[in-house]
Amino acid sequence: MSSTLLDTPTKILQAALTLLETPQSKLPTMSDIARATGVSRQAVYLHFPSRTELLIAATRLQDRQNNVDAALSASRHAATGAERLDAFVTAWGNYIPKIYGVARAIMAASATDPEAKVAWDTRMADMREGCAAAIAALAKDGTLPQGTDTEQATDLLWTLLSVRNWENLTQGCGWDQDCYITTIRGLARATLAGQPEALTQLLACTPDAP
Amino acid sequence: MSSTLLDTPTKILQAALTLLETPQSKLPTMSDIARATGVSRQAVYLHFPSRTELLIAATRLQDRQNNVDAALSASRHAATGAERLDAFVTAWGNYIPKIYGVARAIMAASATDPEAKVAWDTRMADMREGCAAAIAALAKDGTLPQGTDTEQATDLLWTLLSVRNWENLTQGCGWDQDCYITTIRGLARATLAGQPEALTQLLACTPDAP
DNA sequence: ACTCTTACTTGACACAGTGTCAATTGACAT
DNA sequence: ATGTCAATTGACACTGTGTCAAGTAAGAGT
Repeated sequence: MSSTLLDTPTKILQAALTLLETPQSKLPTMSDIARATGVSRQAVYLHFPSRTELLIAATRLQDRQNNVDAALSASRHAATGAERLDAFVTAWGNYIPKIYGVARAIMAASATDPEAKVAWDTRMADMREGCAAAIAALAKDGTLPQGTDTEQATDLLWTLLSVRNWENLTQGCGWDQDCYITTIRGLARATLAGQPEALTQLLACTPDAP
Repeated sequence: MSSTLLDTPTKILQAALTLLETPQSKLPTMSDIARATGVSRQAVYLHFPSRTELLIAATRLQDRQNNVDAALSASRHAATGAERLDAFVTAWGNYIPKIYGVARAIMAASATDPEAKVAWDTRMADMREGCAAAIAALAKDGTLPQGTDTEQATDLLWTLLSVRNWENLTQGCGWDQDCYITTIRGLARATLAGQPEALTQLLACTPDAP
């Protein structure tokens, strides 16, 4: 849609997002992004001091476009802890595919660039707050299993919901997105919301059903 | 120990392993490895065609030194499926910290180097066989939850036991190794071996206890 | 002693990718 | 007409990988 209406920084970010979201592709270089935007490589540096800062700006734009906060805050209005857990797992689990392209690039950059690592860790720390809130709600209801430490429960939920686990199951094992959601939600319910009955039929997805 | 007894390739791999196992360190370059070995950079290329091949050779040496097969095959002699699951989770979970340094480097290389990705995927596929065997034993005992698909159960166990989850919990959240083992084992037992009672006290580690 | 081989060294180079710098162009505003 | 701002071009430094060629040093075989 009429790209002339956008200022150059936004055009650059938009082009970067498009490249990043292309599946299976190599991670784009600054030259790639410049070419895709239709500007010179130096023009990119004119607006973003480094590749990492560009990636970070891209995630911010993406979050704005996807209205993350709205999606994730829906879980805040749940009546019970269990419902809140369900809502949070569903919301976040369905948000991952939207950010995966950029997440992949930032995770890769994190291995060598400390600045990227900080950005990614911060993002994940934000997500962890949602986990902590869900666990707190469960604790208030008294539905956490006997003797559960809320910090550890938060760590576990947070780990369960990691982008790498989503990647492993959907990209690596070929799981259907719905199957992923159902399974992780059931797993969380069973282990953290004291609903062991959630285990039945937990691993019986039939993604190719008509 | 008298490094003159070792041939150069082994000295190089040994030096690489030492660098890789140094915590928190930057990923070593070919120059770093050469310097640590006490040879020229070109000497390294004389024995290993690429950084990735060197890393792969390093894992092979490490596996030999740690006697992986012996450690992991212990679970084969378990009487019940549940015991086998327990043994496998424990063995693999305790093996991860030993390989983490090298794993970290190979995972990082996988992001850009297809050859490294193949090597890592193969390694993980090997581990998956252990998961599949444990799940098969549970299926034979009939202790898997109702309607569980064994493929999916294997995927889940495999994901649960991923190096990234270990990294997240022990390196990211600061979990004690024993706490990690206990928790993941309990989680696996509860969700895959039909032992929901394993959830009680699951998240109640006290790593700093006297 | 002589040469042959092998392992290793030195130093140069190509290549990709990031990030910087300087000089120039073009458009638009005043 | 001038100044300003965005963007362009082209050069360069730096890091890291991987290649190439010529030289050296030591041990083995005859």
